[in-house]
Amino acid sequence: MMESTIKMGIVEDQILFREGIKAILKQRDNFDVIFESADGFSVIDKLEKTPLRPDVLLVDLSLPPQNKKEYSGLQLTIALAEKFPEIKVLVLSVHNDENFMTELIKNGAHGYLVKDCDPSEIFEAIVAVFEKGSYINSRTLKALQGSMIKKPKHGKKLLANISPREEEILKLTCQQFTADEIAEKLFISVKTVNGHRNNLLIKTGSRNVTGLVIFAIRNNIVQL
Amino acid sequence: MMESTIKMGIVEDQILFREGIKAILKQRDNFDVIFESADGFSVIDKLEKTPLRPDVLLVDLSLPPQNKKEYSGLQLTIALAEKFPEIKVLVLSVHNDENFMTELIKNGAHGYLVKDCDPSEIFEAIVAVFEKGSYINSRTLKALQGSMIKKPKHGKKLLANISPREEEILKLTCQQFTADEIAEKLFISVKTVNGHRNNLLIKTGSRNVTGLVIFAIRNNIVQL
DNA sequence: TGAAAAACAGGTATTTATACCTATGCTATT
DNA sequence: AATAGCATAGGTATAAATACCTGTTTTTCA
Repeated sequence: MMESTIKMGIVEDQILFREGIKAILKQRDNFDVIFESADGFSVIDKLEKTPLRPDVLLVDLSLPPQNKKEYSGLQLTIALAEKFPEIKVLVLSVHNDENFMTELIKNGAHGYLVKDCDPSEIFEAIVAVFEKGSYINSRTLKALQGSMIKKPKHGKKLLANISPREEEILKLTCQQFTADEIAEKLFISVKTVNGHRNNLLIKTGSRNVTGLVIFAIRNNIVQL
Repeated sequence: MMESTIKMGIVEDQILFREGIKAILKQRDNFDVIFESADGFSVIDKLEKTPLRPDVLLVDLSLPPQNKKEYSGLQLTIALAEKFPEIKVLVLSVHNDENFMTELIKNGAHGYLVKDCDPSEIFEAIVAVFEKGSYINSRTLKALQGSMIKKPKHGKKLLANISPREEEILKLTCQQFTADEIAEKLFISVKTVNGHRNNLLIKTGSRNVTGLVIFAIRNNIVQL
């Protein structure tokens, strides 16, 4: 198996971890880090401006979802799959959450790794993604299988633990009601509605209602 | 990466192919064929009676489904996953059918290979399945992703005469960009963006962006 | 060639949404 | 008994979206 040099990109907001990864990759001479970024939005911009694009992009999933001005790792994955399908996306995450994995794979990620994996697995995963187009380990496969099997018809209950009340408000939001109107409908304060909305934004990693609507549709909380 | 000897099993009704596989595996001394069978039912029987079980079981998917007294490859996979979950099932098939793959993976197969793959890939797949618990190549992953993503059926655009520019702005809006950001991206004024948005609201009969997003999804202007 | 539509830009004003706080009563779990 | 999550409600800000206006320029097309 020949291993030509793989052009790497790293998307990671924590500079320490980013430099750490770079250092690790530099130990082997068949990895060349030619691209790096600290946040999701600049990734797309930078990629559009450069002719030299990475073969494999390591993306930190934990790109801050609490900061709504940023892409979440999932959103970035979606954007990358659409705009730069030739770039292989390998997601790094601290989450061991089934739903995160499956959402990512569904939306175009080529591989998934938890951050506490064996270092050698990173090399392995990068090479696999580069040469074969994908890397799925058994843990991820199990998640995929699980998510596919429990999909009987109308059953939802996937992704992010939305509380019943939050779901209720999400539904009404998707019906184009304003916070005021929702408050009136539910006999609660506008403040409370806004509180729930803010929680929803954080939980779903959205920047605004647009993201909430898409989330709701993806998760069958509202029908099309 | 250490490679201890892997105990192999082969389930294949065509004796010629079975012997062929055995011969290939014998070329490498880290594969030890300790189990073989020509049909599905006897596999379960034999496995129940022996204490020496294979680590990896190569299963030919084309096990005859016309004979109702036989397991099909799929049924066998299901039975194996239930009774012997510790045995890794690597499916070999002539079919390149998405649905076959996904059904198998859903039901517990640890890997999928088409028979005309490169011989070296068989070794690779066996080792991967044994050591990491799974083997999915890019072709299979694509099938999995394809089967999981709910795709809209109607390809044509109906409803409302949205201008190209409006559609552009609608797309970006759905990607959670604010009017400011869209203006910056398109090198136009925020006023213009808002003008387009207002036109969109009127044309689509929406009250706010929520309605725009739903319209965009319904009309395939954006993908889910 | 003349009318219509599209893209563009600007204004003023109000309404909504979002960010970031605190805080309390309730319930389930450990 | 302490912890955690939820639903509730409040405050103070700013950012963004929406509602109506006015225009100019270019393109498209009947």
